[in-house]
Amino acid sequence: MELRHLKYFVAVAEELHFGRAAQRLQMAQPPLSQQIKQLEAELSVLLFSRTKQRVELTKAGEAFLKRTYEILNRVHLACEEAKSIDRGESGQLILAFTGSIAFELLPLLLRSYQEKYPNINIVLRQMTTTEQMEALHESTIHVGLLNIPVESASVHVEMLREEPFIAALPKTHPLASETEPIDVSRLANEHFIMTPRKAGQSYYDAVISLCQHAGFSPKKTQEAQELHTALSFVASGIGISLLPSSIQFVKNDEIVYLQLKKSFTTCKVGAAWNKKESSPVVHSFISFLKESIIPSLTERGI
Amino acid sequence: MELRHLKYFVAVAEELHFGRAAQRLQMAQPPLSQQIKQLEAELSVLLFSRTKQRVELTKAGEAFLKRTYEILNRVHLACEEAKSIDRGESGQLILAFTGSIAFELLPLLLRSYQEKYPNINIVLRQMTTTEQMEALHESTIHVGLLNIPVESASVHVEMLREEPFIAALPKTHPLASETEPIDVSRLANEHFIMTPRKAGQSYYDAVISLCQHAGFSPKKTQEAQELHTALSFVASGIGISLLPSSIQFVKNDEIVYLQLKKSFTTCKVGAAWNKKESSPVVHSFISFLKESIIPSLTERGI
DNA sequence: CTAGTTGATACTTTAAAAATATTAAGGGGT
DNA sequence: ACCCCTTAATATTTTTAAAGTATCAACTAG
Repeated sequence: MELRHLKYFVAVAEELHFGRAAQRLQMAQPPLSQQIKQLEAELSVLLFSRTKQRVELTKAGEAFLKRTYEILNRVHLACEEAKSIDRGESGQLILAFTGSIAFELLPLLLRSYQEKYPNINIVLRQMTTTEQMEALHESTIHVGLLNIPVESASVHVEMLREEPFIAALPKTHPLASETEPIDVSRLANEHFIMTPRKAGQSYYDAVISLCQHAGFSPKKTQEAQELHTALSFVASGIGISLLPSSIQFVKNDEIVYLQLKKSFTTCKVGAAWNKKESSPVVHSFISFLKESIIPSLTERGI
Repeated sequence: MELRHLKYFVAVAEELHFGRAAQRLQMAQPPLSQQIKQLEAELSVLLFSRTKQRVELTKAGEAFLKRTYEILNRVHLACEEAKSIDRGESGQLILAFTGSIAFELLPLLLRSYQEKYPNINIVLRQMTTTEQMEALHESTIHVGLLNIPVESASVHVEMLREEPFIAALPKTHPLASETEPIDVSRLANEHFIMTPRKAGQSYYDAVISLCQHAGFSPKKTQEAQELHTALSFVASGIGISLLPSSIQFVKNDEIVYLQLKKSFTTCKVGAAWNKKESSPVVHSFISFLKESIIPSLTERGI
C-alpha cells in the first residue's frame, strides 16, 4: 500500500463515481479502478459496493475513509513540521547566561526573540562564563551568553555589548559624594570584592588590568560567585567593586555608583556556540542576534 | 511522497547506515540512497547529515522520524480496523426487542454475544413488533427481536424460541388454587387483558385462535401496550391474560400462573433483518444467533 | 427497445523503482 | 605517510508497475 492508494481512495469515496474521481485526479478511469482494486485486495476488504450503476462505501470503507483523512493530514503536518524545524522556526534552544545580564540584556533579547519565533521552546540556564564554555564543549547547551574574550578553537563568538566599568561603593564611603568621574588610582587602597578567576577569566583579568594601568594591584577582601552577590557585599560595607556599568540598573540605597576616568578597559558580553553545532534553531538564533539585537543595542548605546 | 519513502526512512534512521538499512529492506543500497534523497528533495529538508563516515539524523529528521512512526502505526491500525469491521467483529449494531424478552432471552443473548464480540457497540431499543417491522423497512434498526410470524417480502426471519401460552390470574380468582393444567374453555367467561392488535399481530392472533379453538371469543376488558403492563392489570384484579410461558420468570405475589391443557398454539420469538442489509456486523450477529443462541435454547428446552 | 450511462477487462505505453557496476571520499591500521 | 577498507554517491541497465487506449458488458431511462 502506498499513499497514492489512499489519495485515490479518498477521491472515489468523495465522488462516489470512478469517472469523476479519475477526472479530479487528472488520470484515466481504468488505472484508478485498478488501484482501488489493488488496495481492496491488499486489505482483503471490499471498501466500495458497486451495484453496476451506483458506488457506495461499505461500513469498512466508511471507517477506513475516516482513518485515511487522519493519516493524510498527519503526513502533511509531519512535512510542515520538518520544514519548520529545518528553517529554525521551531524546536528547542538551550540558552545559558551569566547572572550579570539576567536583569537587562536577557529579558530584552528574549522578548524580542519570542515575538519573532513563537514556536521555539527556550530553556534557560544560569551559569558562569567558565561553566558555559565547558557546557558548550560537551554540547549540553546550545548557546552561551557570557563575558568575552574566551579562548577556544571549537566555539564561535559574537560580541553583543561592550561597556565601561564603574565603581560600586557603600554609601558610607568617603568617595561616595563624588559626582564627577574619578580616577581608578584613587581606589588603590580599597578592599576589592571580586569574582573568582575560574568563574570568568575575562572579567577578572579586565579588573586586574584596570588596576595595573592605574599603578596598583587590588587588595582582594572577598570573592563573590556572582556580580549580584558582589553588590550585596558592597552594600554591607565590606569593600568596593569594579563592575560593568549596566549593573547600575540594580538600584540599592546602600550603594553609590561612580563613573571612572580614562577607563579604556571594557567589559564585553558575547554569544558563543559550538562550531560543530548543526541545529537550525541555533543558526537562526545567532542570525537573529546579529540582525536584530546587535544593531538595536548599538542604536541605544547600551 | 509514498509510504515506501517513510518505511525506507525509518530503516535508515534506525540503522544509521544505508548499507545495513538496505539489507534489512531486502534491497540494494543505491536505490535506497536515491529514495531517501527523493524524500529530502520533496520536503526540501535534509533529514540526515552524512559525514562520509557517519550518518546521523538532523533535528528535523528526528522530529520527522517520530511523526513517521505515528503515521505508519496509524496506517496499520486503519487496515486492521477495516478488516475487523469487514469480518463483523467491530462496528455498531442497533438491536430492537419487544418488552416480552427484556428479562430473560435478551440478557442471555447479550452476555454471550458481547463475550464473543467485545468490540461491537450494541444500541438497544425497545419497540413493539409492528414498530420494529416499520423500523426495519426504514433501516433505522439493524435487527429486530420480535413476535413471529410477520409478513414482509423485504425481511428475513429466523425463529429463536417457541413456547406455549399460560394463563395469568389474580390470586383471588376461583381457579387460582388449581395445580393441574386447565382447559382453555374454562376461561370462556373471563375478562381478557390483551395487547392491541396493531402492536403485535402474531401474538394477538395467537391468543384469539387459542380461544376460538376452545370454542369462545375472549371478552376484552382492557388493552395493554406491553406484556408487563398486562401483568400489572392482572395483579390489580381487572381480568386475566394469556401470556407466553416465559413470563413466569416475573414473580408477583398477586398473580398465579396456570399451565394450559392441549395448547397447540404457541408464541414464537424470532430475529428479523432487512434483506438488503449489507453490514457485516449484522450478518455476523445473525450467524451468531443461528450457531450459538438457537442451539443453546433448544438444549435448555426454553 | 435503444441510446447513453456506468465500471471492468485486455492490451500497450511510459515512467520510475531496483539492480549492477563503479567511483570518490574518509578513516584506521601498519 | 601510505594503503586498504568502508561508506555513500553516481552512472547505467533492467525490471516492475502505473497510466493510458480501446473496448466490453451491464444496467437505466426515455
